[in-house]
Amino acid sequence: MEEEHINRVAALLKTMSHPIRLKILCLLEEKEMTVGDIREQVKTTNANVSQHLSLLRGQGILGTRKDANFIFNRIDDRRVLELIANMRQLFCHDK
Amino acid sequence: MEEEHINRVAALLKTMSHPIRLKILCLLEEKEMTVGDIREQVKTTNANVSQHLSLLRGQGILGTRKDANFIFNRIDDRRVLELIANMRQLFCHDK
DNA sequence: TTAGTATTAAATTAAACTCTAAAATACGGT
DNA sequence: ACCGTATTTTAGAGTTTAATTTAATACTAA
Repeated sequence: MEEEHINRVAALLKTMSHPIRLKILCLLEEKEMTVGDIREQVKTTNANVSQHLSLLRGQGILGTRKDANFIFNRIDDRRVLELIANMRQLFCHDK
Repeated sequence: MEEEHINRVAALLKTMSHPIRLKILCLLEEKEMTVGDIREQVKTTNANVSQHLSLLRGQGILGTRKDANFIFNRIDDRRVLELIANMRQLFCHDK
C-alpha cells in the first residue's frame, strides 16, 4: 500500500473501530434504519447515535433517505459491506 | 455479530487504524523486520516505532524472534494477514 | 398554529491517544 | 567489566475523542 492508501484506509478503520459504530454498520448490513431504530438495539441516547451516524456519513460510508420525519440510514459503500462480510467470516466463524 | 465479537473486532480495528501501525503491518506482510528496519521506512523515532509495536503485540497480532541484540517482528495472526489482503484488494486496486 | 416526535447541533467534561525526550534495560564484542 | 548498539520504558505535554446535557431544527397530524 502506498502512503496515500495507507492514510485513507487508516481513517476508514478508525471510523469503524468504535463498538457502537461497528454495531451500527452490522445492523445496517441487513436493512436501513432510523436513529430511533438503532437506539433500540444499542443502549445509548438518540443524540449519541446521531453523532456516530454523522461520523459515518462524514466518511462517506452511509447514505440517507428521508420519509416524513424519519431519516433512514443505509450503507452506501460496497467495499465496506465486503470488508464487514470478510471480518465476520474471519472472526465470527467459530470452527 | 454478537456483542462479544463486536467488541473484539472493534478493538482490533482500533489498533490497526493508526497510519504508522497500518504501515508497519503492511511492511511485515512481506518479511520480518526489526525496530530499526521499520524506522527507516516510517520516518519517526525508534522509541515511537517500539511503542507502536508494543501495542500490536498487546493485541496478539505480532510475534517476535530474538537474534543477538536484534528483535525481529512478524505477523502472527493469520486472520489479520487475510484482512489486510482483503483491504488491499478493495481499496488499492485502481480499476 | 400547536403539540408531539425525530433528528441534529453546540457546549461541557472526562477519558484516551500520540509524540518527544530522557532514562533504563539487554546483548555482544573487546 | 566496559563500551557501543538495539530496544524498551517512563514521564510529560498536547491533541483528540466520547458521552452527556441542553438547545435548536424539521416534520406531521390534529
